[in-house]
Amino acid sequence: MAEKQLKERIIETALKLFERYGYHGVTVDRIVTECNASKGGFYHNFKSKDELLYHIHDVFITYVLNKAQEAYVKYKTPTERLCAIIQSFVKVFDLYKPHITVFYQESTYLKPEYSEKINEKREQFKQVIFQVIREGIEAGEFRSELPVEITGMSIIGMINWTYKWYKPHGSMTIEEIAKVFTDLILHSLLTEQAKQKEEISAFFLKNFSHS
Amino acid sequence: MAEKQLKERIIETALKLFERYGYHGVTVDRIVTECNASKGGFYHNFKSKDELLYHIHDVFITYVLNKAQEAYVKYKTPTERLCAIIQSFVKVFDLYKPHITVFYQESTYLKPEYSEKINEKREQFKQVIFQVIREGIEAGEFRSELPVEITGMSIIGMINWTYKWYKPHGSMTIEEIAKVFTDLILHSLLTEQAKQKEEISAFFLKNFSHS
DNA sequence: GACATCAGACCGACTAGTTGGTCTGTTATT
DNA sequence: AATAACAGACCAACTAGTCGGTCTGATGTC
Repeated sequence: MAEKQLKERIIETALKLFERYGYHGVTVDRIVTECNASKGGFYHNFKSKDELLYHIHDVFITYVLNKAQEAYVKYKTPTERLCAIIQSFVKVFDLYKPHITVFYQESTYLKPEYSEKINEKREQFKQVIFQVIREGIEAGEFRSELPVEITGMSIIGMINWTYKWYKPHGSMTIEEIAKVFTDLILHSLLTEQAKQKEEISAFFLKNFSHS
Repeated sequence: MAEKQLKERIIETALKLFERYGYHGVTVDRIVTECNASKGGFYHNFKSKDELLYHIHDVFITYVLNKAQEAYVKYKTPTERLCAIIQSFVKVFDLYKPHITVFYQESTYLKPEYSEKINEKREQFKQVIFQVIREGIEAGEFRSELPVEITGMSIIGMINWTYKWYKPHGSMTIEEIAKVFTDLILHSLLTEQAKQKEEISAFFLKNFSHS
């Protein structure tokens, strides 16, 4: 099939419009007009405008959560895990920028039934991060004076905020940005011993040096 | 005057409602009902619902920008300036949590005439931060390999994100949270020499140690 | 000090426009 | 022929904003 499916076209168009004008700044009429569809076509594919919003949320959070869990399983030390999660998380901005914008701007407007499901996955994602930090402290790789939750939310916030300013095709690639983030975060978490330790600093330098 | 002025009551009520239900989730009718006012009273005080939204934005960004500029003037070294800005910025969350939530959630819906004014101040605020980082690098206090803009946006993002999870009257005071942020940021910015240097590390320890 | 005048704060029924969602009909597909 | 995919006119509900009117208090005048 050469033509894209209607559902896909609707989602793409909605995403583009929501990102720019906000969920409430875009009417269903506008979405269907802009992708050469109709009200009927829209409501054949979605139960409601809310369901479309949910769908967008779900695609993104599901992806991010999976990536984080994969990274957790793939690596074994807290530092490596953290780096891998950061890297994959940041890279999502190239793939899902519009999703992310909608996710963080419009989640207020999700109907309770939907937001419950989304929040569950969101919570799981946070827990993966907290877990890594906790293990890092226990292993002596991360500074023990750091409170896990706040540190975790700092990292998440720092990365999430990217959606407010990141422009794909800008002067810096997403990989370069990811490196800066990793560098900043490792500098603030690692203990002096960990920075010295061979294997950790080797991993650190190999992947994230500026030289 | 024992009774609060209507305009103030409207703003407070709107803030509370917007924070919870979002700008589009709250009707003018609901605002006026909830604060025992009327449509007439509302439109006597505001040209439009949009103007109310603008007003909320402006109060917050004006305050934050002033605080940052004050901090810049008051201190002389980049490290001190940065710490002071972070501290005052984070503390705003106790004062203006609802404003901030509205600011970051609903700015999409500001009419162009309004958003232009807001963005100007927003840009100024960013520039203060960038400036401090730039000066810190030049002075040898901050690591020279850090790109100014990204580092600045990391700091801003990390702090801003607080609005998503901070609960006043929670288990940690805003001052404690501010200290953690400062600690994380200084660890990621300061050069090894700066960490050693007496006056800087003294300032660092005096204000932000965990002991 | 009593009264007329007036301005500004506030009220609330009403309107005009908008928007999500429905319903009936048409077209493609197997 | 039967079903799924889609079209588009239509509807009902909602909501920002309006407009004529009321109430209160200040000011000036005799």
